[in-house]
Amino acid sequence: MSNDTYRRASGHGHHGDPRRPLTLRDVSEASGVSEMTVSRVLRNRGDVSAATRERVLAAAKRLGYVPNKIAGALASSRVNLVAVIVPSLSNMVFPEVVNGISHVLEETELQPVLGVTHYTPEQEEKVLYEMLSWRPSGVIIAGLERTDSAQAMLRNAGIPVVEIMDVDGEAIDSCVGISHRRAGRDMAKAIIEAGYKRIGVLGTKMPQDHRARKRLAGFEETIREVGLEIVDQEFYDGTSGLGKGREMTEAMLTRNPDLDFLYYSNDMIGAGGLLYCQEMGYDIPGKLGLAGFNGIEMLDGLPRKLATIDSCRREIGEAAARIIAECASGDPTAAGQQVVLLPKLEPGDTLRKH
Amino acid sequence: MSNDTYRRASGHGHHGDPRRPLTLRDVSEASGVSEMTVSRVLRNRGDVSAATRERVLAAAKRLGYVPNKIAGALASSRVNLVAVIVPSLSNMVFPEVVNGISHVLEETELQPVLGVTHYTPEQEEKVLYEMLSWRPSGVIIAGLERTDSAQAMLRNAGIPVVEIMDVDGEAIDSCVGISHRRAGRDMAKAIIEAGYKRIGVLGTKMPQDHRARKRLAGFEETIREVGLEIVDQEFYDGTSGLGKGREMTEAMLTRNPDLDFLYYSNDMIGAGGLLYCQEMGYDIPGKLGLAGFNGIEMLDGLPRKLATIDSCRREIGEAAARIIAECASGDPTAAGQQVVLLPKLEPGDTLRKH
DNA sequence: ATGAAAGCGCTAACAT
DNA sequence: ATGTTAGCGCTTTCAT
Repeated sequence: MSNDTYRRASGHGHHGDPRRPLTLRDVSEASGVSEMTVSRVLRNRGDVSAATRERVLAAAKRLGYVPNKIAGALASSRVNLVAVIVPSLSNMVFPEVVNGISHVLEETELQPVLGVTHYTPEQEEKVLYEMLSWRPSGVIIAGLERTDSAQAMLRNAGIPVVEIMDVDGEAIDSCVGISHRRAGRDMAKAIIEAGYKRIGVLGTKMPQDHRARKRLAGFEETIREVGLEIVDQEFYDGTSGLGKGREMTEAMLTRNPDLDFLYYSNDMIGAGGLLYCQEMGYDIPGKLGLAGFNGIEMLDGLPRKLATIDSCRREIGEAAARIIAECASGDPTAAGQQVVLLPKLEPGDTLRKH
Repeated sequence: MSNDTYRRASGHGHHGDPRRPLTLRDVSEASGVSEMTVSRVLRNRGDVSAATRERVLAAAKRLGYVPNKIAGALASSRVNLVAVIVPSLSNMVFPEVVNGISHVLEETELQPVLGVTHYTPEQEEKVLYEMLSWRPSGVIIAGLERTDSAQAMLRNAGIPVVEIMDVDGEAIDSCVGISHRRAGRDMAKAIIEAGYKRIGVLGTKMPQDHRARKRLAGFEETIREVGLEIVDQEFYDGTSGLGKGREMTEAMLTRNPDLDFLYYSNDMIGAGGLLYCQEMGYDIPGKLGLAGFNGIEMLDGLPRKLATIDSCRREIGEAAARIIAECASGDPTAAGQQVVLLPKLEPGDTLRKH
């Protein structure tokens, strides 16, 4: 802890008396009704007379009773939790997915529980194990690539699994996402059609970011088909920020002053590159084109709108949550869906019309 | 769902055979050892011979056994979950707090569980109730303002509670954060010292964003002390983005062309404003100064560095998690701490030196 | 070093 | 409409 810190003396030293948490029995005694009836009232199950219901609710409220879901879940073997496993919260993409999920699940009894893997298979395996041990009603997990062990856990869990973001590969159960390979191809096509020829690529170094890798593969494949190739590449570690985009762009344009297009692996570094190029007086999109990926709404408002492809983050979250919710509500046709979203390319102002 | 979508036929229709999940008993039978011993092996508790341990581990692995924490938690009344309750994931601030928390808890047995309140007291109450019903080992919750009922729940939960982000008010138990009132005052002082006189304020409309409100209160109070006042204000709904910052800035500068300082409630809209002002050819920071709040690292790389105050998000998360971890490890002195972080003002390039 | 028995707090299933 | 009984799958405690 920095020395820019001080601690006030402890206020009163205790937090809540060390008395045991209240149980159904306490409410039962306080209301003069059997535990079973109390349980029914609290869950709105079965027939309970209005009078009893009132008494029970009053007692529960007065005591400040909070049910113990652990006991409830064990007894009923029903857990209203949905495990949501994502690689990171540090960029804009996964929070939006999570928002989509929350939004849909809020209409149901289900509750999302978040796990973060930091893009490492080991951490993913650990988080998955941890979450499955709480016997959730479903799993929503980013990506299709994982360790055999993680794969086995998901298969054996006996619950609906939705793999999200990516559809280029084999899903265990359900799958919702876009084809990143195709996103790469689409952007390449647009760039080629616009007549750009000397293309540089700027992206993440993370070997575990399979979606970025697939986009790049699709991109490269497509420009090769027309006899072009990637003139230069630049990769980075760490979090994407405007500064990173600037630095990388400067480095690349210094090495290769004759590039006429820069393809970024995400909008954030693309935005940094755009700001840099504008300051340096590049003619955009005339002499130099730029494109990113994701369609980050927050960045609408740059001097020029960056060409990008929307990654449909919120929709993916919503569709995935809907599948889990359908499965949980007993719909047998809900499992095993493969939902492929087709994202739109947004040319913005950094990709010239041909 | 949009029609930009298609569904592939279901792959195989089932997800994991409908066989019941494995129990300790299964491992016990498979390894020829009592359930009790299996339990001991799996938890590394008590003395077990190396030979038995091997056999048990082998059997557990072969079967793909995943322990049932629900049963375990009920039996032991120990739950390794920490409830983390934040208003939103849509801006950059809370994800960073969550990262700080995760980072610290990863060194322990504890696991964060996230709840989102969308800045509404009702949702906060609901999420809190839901999470407390899982009997977590602690609660980390943003802000100091909440309904009486939520307050009561926290007091009665009998677990450590850390209220984060804000220290201007009474904490229930522990508290980690910065004084937003003071952040407002500090920025006001800097602006005054730099000689700016005609100040406009741009911020969020959310009445539930108590921290923004407190910053503004501190700010206004301070400029009044020197006989100045806020010349104009502009508020917005919805998510902060560059575009919002631009629009608001344009509106305000059109209404009040003679403003010489714009104080934004966060860096994102501040960045949008900065981009707008630069395009319009304002002399920054000479004739017009700008400042935001948060110290969002991702935005380093703007044409000019925006003046801001770091909100110590990651540090807050880390300190809060440390308190919970200490309490959980039985340290009786850990509870009731009040940790006040003192954030630094970063003048950047949008606040002139006097 | 290993096992047997008794519950954790609730709910399903069956009374009444 | 309400009560009774028997577990849910583990861990605690006490034997051996």
